[in-house]
Amino acid sequence: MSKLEKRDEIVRAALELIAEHGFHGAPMALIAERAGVGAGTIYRYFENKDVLINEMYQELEEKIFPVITEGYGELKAFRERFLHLGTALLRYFIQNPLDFRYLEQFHNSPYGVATRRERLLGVREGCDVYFHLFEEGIAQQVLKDVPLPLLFALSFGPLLAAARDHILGFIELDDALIARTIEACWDAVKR
Amino acid sequence: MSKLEKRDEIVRAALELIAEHGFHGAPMALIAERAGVGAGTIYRYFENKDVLINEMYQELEEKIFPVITEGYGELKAFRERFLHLGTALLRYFIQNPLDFRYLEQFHNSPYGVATRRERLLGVREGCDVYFHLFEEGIAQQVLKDVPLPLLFALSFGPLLAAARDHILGFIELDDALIARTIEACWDAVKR
Amino acid sequence: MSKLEKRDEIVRAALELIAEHGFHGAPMALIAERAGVGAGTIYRYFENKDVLINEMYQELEEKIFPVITEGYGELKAFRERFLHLGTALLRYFIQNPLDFRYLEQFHNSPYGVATRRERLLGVREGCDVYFHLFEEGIAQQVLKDVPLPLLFALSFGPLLAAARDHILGFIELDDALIARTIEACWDAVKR
Amino acid sequence: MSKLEKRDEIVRAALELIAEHGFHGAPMALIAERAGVGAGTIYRYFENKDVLINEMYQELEEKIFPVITEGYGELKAFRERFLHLGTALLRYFIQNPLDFRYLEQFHNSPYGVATRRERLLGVREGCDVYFHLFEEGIAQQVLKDVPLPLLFALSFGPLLAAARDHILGFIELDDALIARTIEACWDAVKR
DNA sequence: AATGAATGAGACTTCATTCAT
DNA sequence: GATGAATGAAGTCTCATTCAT
Repeated sequence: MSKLEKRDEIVRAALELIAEHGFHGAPMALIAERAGVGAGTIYRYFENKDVLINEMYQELEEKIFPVITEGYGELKAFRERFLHLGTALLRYFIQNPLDFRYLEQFHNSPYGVATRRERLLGVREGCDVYFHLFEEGIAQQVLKDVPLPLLFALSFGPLLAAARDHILGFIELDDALIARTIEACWDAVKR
Repeated sequence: MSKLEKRDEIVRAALELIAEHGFHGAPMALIAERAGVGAGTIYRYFENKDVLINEMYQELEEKIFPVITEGYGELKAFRERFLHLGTALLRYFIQNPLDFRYLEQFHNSPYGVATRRERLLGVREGCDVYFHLFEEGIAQQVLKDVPLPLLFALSFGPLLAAARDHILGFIELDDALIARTIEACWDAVKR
Repeated sequence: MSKLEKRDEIVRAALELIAEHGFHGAPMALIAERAGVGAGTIYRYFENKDVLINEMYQELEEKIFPVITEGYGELKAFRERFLHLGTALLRYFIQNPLDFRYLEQFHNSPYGVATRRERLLGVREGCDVYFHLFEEGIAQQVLKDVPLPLLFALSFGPLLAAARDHILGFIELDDALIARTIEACWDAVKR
Repeated sequence: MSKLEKRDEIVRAALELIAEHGFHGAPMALIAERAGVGAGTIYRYFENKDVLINEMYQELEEKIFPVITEGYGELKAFRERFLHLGTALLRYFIQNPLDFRYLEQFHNSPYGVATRRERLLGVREGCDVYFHLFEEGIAQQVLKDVPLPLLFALSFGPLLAAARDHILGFIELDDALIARTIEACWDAVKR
């Protein structure tokens, strides 16, 4: 196993365990075992558990951003752009349930609190895109005239709830339902 | 302190600690201290920590239900009933931030997983009310024709996200904004 | 075992292990085992290992002071008082070799550094007695006119070295030799 | 870097770290880093950490001996010879505080115990010189008639204590004070 | 010969739970 | 019934040492 592969294995094992059992259910020894490395090895790649958890979060953000913004720049109409981002994000979560569960664990934990104070929604770069989009929407009087954070809540709230329900098996979101979900989000924020 | 008071003190102390610091930051010894009882005493009222946590959840549900359904029965129009429930729930969370934080901690933890499998949204009896309301809405073709769980996601998702942002201090939800928030939820689910 | 006895057993076990094998050779688990208590029990009496080590030091100081100052107040002549303190201290170390070894371990470790900055010699209250004695000696021109700390070095240096050699078995300090040792210390500091 | 230089760098790095932070604060990885070699490389020069520590001690002894005996052979008078050795040794410690700190760390640790059993004072070859000097002194009835080890304690005890206090900054030993210190040592041992 | 990544034993500490008082 | 001191399993992290490159 190469150095890079080892790091990846650690992150993969940690992602799995944390996504499935929470931070509590992911002791370093178990992460090491699942990654196929010694317990001490993790500390060659991450200073401590907190750093591991936070770096994993950063990496997820950086991984998600390009995926949801692919093809975004070419779109003109406001509504289309909104739908594009929402659809891409929901699709990403559905296709990467572990990533989604991890993000939820992170947000709902002391780890995520500091991060959350700075960034409203947890997908930072994507957040910036949304930020600009929403400001434009308010200016153009396309979106409801409410505080920006509320717009975030109105669009991400249902999206994340839907993703969660799909991943937990309560609903089966196919392409059609994904589209309808995002349209509902649009209904919630549009003027 | 009577037996009942003692139990209440334990629950109150646990709620405070868990809401503010998560399950991690609420060791039994600290709960006992804050409740003004001995550590062993907790185990006379709750078999173990898991039971305490789950019973607290049950109690919260039972506490919330009558609050949000007060005056509900007299309403006729579908939209009004939807708005009533949403407004009451959001108001409750804003006025009882500890309860809200606790529910969030619970949902986002292994404790909440099992519970969640059975009940879709975390407010069980309220859930039943919503359940009937939504089924009626679908039948009357007032609501979007999507799976029931998705309707839940579309209405509770934004509501909970808004409550969270208010409690964390990102927005200040006054009566006007509360109304607009719930109306946005309505926009999301209405046909 | 009563609460006080338990604390004493912990201190006794720690003293033994640290005196014989240094801080390194005294893991908390071993201290607990030798004290006949559970590993976690130590933490009910001492916040952590550092606190244990420092409190033990404090206690030793407080234990030694009354012993070496017993009968001290009645003495008049300067030389007699010096000899009294020195003899009593050396006797104490010889009779309590574990205490002596512990003090040496403590002084020669990061633990002792901070303490040492404040107090020159490690026997604080005894130190005060010595402090006054030495200042008087300088004022009366009985002692060599050198900086106070050097006087301490000249009297405690040989005393501690002799105690160490006795405890390690290199010499056998009987009453006669103890007397001659302390007289030699006197020769070193007297004008 | 040649083989010899590499070894020297390792010893130098270890000396620095151990003198300043004790054996605790000198992990092999850090020694290697400061020496500019790989961690594994140390083990090509020293079987393990214990061996490194003990060999360093040997080397220090061998380094100190010629320094303190320089010009010693030409002296005739007993007192002069005693003062010469003491002054040279104290000077050496003051000019090489790392060496001094290392020796103290070594003596006050399990590492030093075994060594100490064999040699009385820690400066082996110098020890021999002292050994002969002291035996001569006893025979000539110039020194106090006490066991040899006690003579060592009486002369090295204050010397080392003074050196320590100087290095820790409690006193400032200039040439005059060095002379007076050694004379005080002489007072302690002379008949 | 040199490296330094990997290892895992072992250190300190926390905390849910028990049980003698 | 209530207590809270005691417990020890389990968690995080360090570091001397090895070994494939």
